[in-house]
Amino acid sequence: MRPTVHDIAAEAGVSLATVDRVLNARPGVRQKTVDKVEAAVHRLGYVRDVSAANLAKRRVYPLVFIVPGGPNSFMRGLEAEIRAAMQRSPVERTSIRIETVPPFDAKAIVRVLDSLDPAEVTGVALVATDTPEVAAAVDRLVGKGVHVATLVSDLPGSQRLHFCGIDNLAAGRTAAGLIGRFCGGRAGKVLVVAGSMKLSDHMDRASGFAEVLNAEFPGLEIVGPVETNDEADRVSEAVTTALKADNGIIAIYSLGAGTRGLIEALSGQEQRKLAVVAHEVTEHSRQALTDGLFDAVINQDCGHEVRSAIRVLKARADGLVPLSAQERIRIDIFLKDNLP
Amino acid sequence: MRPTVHDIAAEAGVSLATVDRVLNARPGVRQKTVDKVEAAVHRLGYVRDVSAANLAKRRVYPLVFIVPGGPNSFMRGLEAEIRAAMQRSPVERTSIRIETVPPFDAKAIVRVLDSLDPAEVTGVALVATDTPEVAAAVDRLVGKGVHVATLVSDLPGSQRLHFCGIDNLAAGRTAAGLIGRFCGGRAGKVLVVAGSMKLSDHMDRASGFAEVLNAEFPGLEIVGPVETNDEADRVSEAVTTALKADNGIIAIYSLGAGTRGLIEALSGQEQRKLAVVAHEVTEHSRQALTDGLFDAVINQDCGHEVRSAIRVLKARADGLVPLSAQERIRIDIFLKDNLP
DNA sequence: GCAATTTTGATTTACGTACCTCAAGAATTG
DNA sequence: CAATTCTTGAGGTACGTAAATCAAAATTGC
Repeated sequence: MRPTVHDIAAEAGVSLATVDRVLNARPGVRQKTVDKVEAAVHRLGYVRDVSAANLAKRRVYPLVFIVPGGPNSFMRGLEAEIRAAMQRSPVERTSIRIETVPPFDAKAIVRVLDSLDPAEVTGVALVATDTPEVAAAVDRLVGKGVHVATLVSDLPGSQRLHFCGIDNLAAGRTAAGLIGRFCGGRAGKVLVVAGSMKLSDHMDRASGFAEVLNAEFPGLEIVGPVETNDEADRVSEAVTTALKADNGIIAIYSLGAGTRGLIEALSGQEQRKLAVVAHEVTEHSRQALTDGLFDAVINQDCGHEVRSAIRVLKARADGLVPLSAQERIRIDIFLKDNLP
Repeated sequence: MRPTVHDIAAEAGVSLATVDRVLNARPGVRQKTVDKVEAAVHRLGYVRDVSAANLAKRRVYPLVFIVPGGPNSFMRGLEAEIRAAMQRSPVERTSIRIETVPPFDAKAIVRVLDSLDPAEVTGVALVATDTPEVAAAVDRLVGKGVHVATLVSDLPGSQRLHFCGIDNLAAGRTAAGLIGRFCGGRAGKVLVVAGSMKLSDHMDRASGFAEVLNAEFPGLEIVGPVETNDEADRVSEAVTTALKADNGIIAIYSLGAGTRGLIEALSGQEQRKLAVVAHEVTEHSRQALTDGLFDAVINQDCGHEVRSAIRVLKARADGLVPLSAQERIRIDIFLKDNLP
């Protein structure tokens, strides 16, 4: 049977009230007594029963998620995962609100951040556009005592307490490792298609990709990155144009969204066998893998990211430090054969 | 505020005691009243507060894990994850015992299974050797009312309620997809190294691999599978011999354990650039990836598997059906660039 | 319509923790 | 030394549910 506060009181030779004061850091206990209690806690290996404590405290964690709207499949999947977490709210004692903002609209994010009342919100998770204004707004919010975590795309200059997403530099390196191996020693060019170099995740992927490709696969040369603002039409056009213009392209790395456009461009031309790596498993990329249009898709599990964000924000609200190692999000690689 | 049993009682116009009888399926309530209460539950969207309920019930779930001993790094990692789960026991209300048996020893597994007292154990998770005796012992235990889940390697013919592991057929297919692409159109032979064809996971991987390689990469031909009983020395010898005997080998798929032996064999010969895919991230395979000896490692997250096993066994003990979709373990692919 | 039986209500205790009050004891100050 | 402050003890209530008891009411069978 695990020890309770009563056991601690008996072991330490003090009253229940004193144990309670020590465990909850309430004032009015001499240091000597604090030590006695802590020694007893340690001796008996006492751990607070969190569910009983939460029950007694009637604790709820009001959280806000800020996500970009628009047709981006990945973001819609992310929102779906947040809604799934809302379903679990009663069990997890959370109270979650979603704020949708136009994509790439830093001002809208700032507006939402500034509108939050620290008395009503303990934590915020946001998909950040990496601009100084957003970072400043995050810092203002953190200054008011609200805990902030970034989701998917980080805000490196800010006071955010945690980034719930993948190491995008490593993701870019991974893409290079795949494409390099898929090309199996052949020389040629690799077209890189990005959404926006103003997103820190896209920047990082491009850097990581270039780094490994240059270092380990000297026969391969990068064309781009072409910026498309994550719009399918522009992706389609950019890819079609590049393939027409340059016969040396033997592979494509699409590191942003607008995957529908990439699929369109690839379907429209059958002559060349290209090695293609894209990001994020969505309904479209899944189909492209199955059809053999894509060779691999690099993915971040947004369900994990959402759950991790909630854990981190809750932990911080309780004054605990989240174990970063445990909250690391993996870089998934999917071929058509290991699709979940 | 979420509704409580008191709210249900008021809404249904019955007493608290009656609500309790209905919610906990106690006898002595007319069907008409049951319906009234259930209607109220539905109207108010009541969900039982599990932590309060567990607190009141003082429920604990005694579980037993049966794992093979020996030096196999993957199994030792698995055991470490079980021990990590034991650390969380107080929070999760589990009481976990580990039983170690000699590897590949079906009789030892049977002995342990038959020794379990159904009064003292609600659930068992085991790494199964796929023999009729083990399946029969599992069925005996299930007959006694103990819930059994298989871990890592399945027992297809048995009454086990769930398999906590990856789809090994798909894992084999994935390996073929990788190796096929890594060979980039070149023709040649692929050496397949297995532990034992008596393990259902090894069998499945070999089948899946052959299936995809034959269908999608006609230039590649399989040599093997060579059986090594997962012993490093035998792996090393088998690989060295095969490479010496056959100059056409351009890739290796090691689908079992004994990875140390594979590394040894590969280090010993520098002349050829082989595409190498192995299974399970361990200290050794991690190093081999970093050193460029391995191109990719296919992994199953044994932490996930252990946690999933616990969730499934607990859920079943409470009479719930585990959501299979949610408990699916992913097939991870790691290059040196996305190692966790 | 009466007794026997079933169903329901009212009430209590418990789980482990949080948090509150009140009083008594100990230590410190001047 | 008394007066004051600080520290501790004792006890209670609450959180939402489980589980029990006993009495009262409703229903059933004859």
